[in-house]
Amino acid sequence: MTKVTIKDVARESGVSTYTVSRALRGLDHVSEATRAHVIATAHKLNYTISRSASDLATGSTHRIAVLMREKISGWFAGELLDGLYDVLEAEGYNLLIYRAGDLQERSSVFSTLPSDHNADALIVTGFSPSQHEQEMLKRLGIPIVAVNSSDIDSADCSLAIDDIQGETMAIRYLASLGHRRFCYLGRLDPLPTWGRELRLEAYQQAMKELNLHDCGIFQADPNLQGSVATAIASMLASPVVPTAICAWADSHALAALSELRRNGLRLPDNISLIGFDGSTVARNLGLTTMSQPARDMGRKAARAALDLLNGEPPTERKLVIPAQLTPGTTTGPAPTSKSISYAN
Amino acid sequence: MTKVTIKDVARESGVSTYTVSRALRGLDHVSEATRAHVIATAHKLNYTISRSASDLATGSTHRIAVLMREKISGWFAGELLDGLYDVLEAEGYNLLIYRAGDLQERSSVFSTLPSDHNADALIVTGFSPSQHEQEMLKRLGIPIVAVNSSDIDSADCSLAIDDIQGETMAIRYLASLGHRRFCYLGRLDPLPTWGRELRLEAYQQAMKELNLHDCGIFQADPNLQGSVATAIASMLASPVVPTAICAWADSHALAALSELRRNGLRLPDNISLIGFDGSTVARNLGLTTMSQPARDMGRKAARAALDLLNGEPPTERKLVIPAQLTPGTTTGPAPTSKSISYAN
DNA sequence: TTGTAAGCGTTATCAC
DNA sequence: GTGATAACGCTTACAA
Repeated sequence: MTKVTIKDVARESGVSTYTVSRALRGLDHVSEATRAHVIATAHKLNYTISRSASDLATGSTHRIAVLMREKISGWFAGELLDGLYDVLEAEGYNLLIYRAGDLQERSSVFSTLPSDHNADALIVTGFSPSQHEQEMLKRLGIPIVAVNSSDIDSADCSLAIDDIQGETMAIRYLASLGHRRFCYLGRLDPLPTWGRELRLEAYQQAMKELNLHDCGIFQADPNLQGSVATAIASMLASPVVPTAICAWADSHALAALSELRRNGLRLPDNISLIGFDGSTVARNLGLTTMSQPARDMGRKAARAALDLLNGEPPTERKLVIPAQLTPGTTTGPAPTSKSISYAN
Repeated sequence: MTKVTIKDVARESGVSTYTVSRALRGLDHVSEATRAHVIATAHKLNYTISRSASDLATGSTHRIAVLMREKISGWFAGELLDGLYDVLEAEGYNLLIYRAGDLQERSSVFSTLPSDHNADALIVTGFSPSQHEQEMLKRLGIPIVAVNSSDIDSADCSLAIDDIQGETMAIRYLASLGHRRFCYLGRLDPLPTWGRELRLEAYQQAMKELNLHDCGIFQADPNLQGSVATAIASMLASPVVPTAICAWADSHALAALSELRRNGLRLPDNISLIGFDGSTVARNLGLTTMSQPARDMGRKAARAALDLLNGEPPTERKLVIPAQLTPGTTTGPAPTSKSISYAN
């Protein structure tokens, strides 16, 4: 089964390669009769275009790369990919995946990316490249769109959930329900180089501004056995036990939820819990959370990338999207001092 | 910033393109002195290889495509992608994503796939291509690896979780806990053309063989508002109320879990629930489930694809992987007739 | 060890 | 409306 090329189709249908090319791509300057004939013979010969050759000739790869932090799996990443695909597919672009899993993979991906000239645009998501990494990105010479990546100057366009507004809103909501003692369940990172923890910063800021009591910052990784259990235990052992827990993400919140119940606490009677993401599971389980429109963000990011490719300036160079409060059954009025056995 | 090519590097470093090519790719027949020199000038000129040109010349794209059913998001898909990436990245291959979202997207992807000659191998996951679609896959002329796709003959290699063993084991486990009345919470599909529901078939088979009572098959889609609630309500309204629920996947099980609690049922005291997948959330929430090693399956699939590309026959043409029972807190001894208020 | 030149399969620029 | 023919940037026999 030797490769059938455009020449074969040209010879077989008695026209030139030029005509075949234009006929097959539906361009003008081809009579309908020849077009039909060409299409027929192409089909007969089971001809398929060679993307490599076409790419080389046009200079465009019709591919857009996404570079993700940590994992490809996870609610946000998945939804983002679906959103990207939604618009890229329709425009004839393919989705290429890169991952900066850990520090090693991260340095490796940044060094191969340039020598891998492989996509027309790059979408970076979930972390902030270092100064050095931003240099490398710029060297790529392709449009760069940042999604949920704080402080990224090298991006031609950035798009992010409003972590500060979201976290502040979560706390305001809980405060209005009477909560005064809070704690934060954050992510456990190998190194702080992945970016600023805006949600945590907003949490701390809100504690001050609203004159609330911060019972502590606890860190955990739901993928690590026992990690959340440890965090919850420390939380319950603190001198002042919180009546409300703000989790960095739904994944953390859900693990905490189970752990709290295991400790005999009932939600929201004894304690309130709020997540961040608005993932499907969270919604199904009734977790109160700050939702981000991940799939839609993917669509927007893809459009921005395409705009940049077409030389059009993106509609907005820096888009900040508000998080939405999605009430569930894990938040409620703060317990009175005697209704919670641990506090006094 | 005009494109810098291999010729520029050759001219600048005073050697031929041949030497540049070999030097940069670390091949033999280049003196270390020239190599160093070439590498230096390449770096100085900020030269990056053109993948399109290289692909065209070599005939290999160094890209492997994954075709997923329905969504890119979701636990299994995400873990699979991570697993694929784990091995492909190390071998210098890129991951390309395709999606057969709904029937329309599915027909579109199958028709563009061939005219899109774009990857060296294809991994199909989550559904069974129709006869016609299998023809198209074969026409691609590239190795095909099937993951969790029942009855796919066109695949050169297939890899799947043992749905039958898994579901049977789940039921045996529950039966040994004293459960006699079961029901199944399955997925709601637009059309049955996505493939056989092996888990459901195994469920029905087990009901017969173990002489258990099937209280009914209920279908739901956790992404649809109220869908699971409706299913659970019907379930509770059935003439004979089950004491054990087998869910098609963890996502279904978790939604059901919340819904059961909302209806005042306590697990496992009043009713038992088992999922399928072994997703992170499920583990964190203590859901009893049948786990599949999704990430590892991704790695295996990638290896199989690479083996096929290298002309080696895959280690196993048809690999069936057993699901593992992961006990949680949602299953327990069957309630005695008086402990469950609905049954009698 | 290194250079020359012929592909690889398209697309694009001319002519006609 | 259609046909030669020259890019596109790399790899790789074949020579030197």
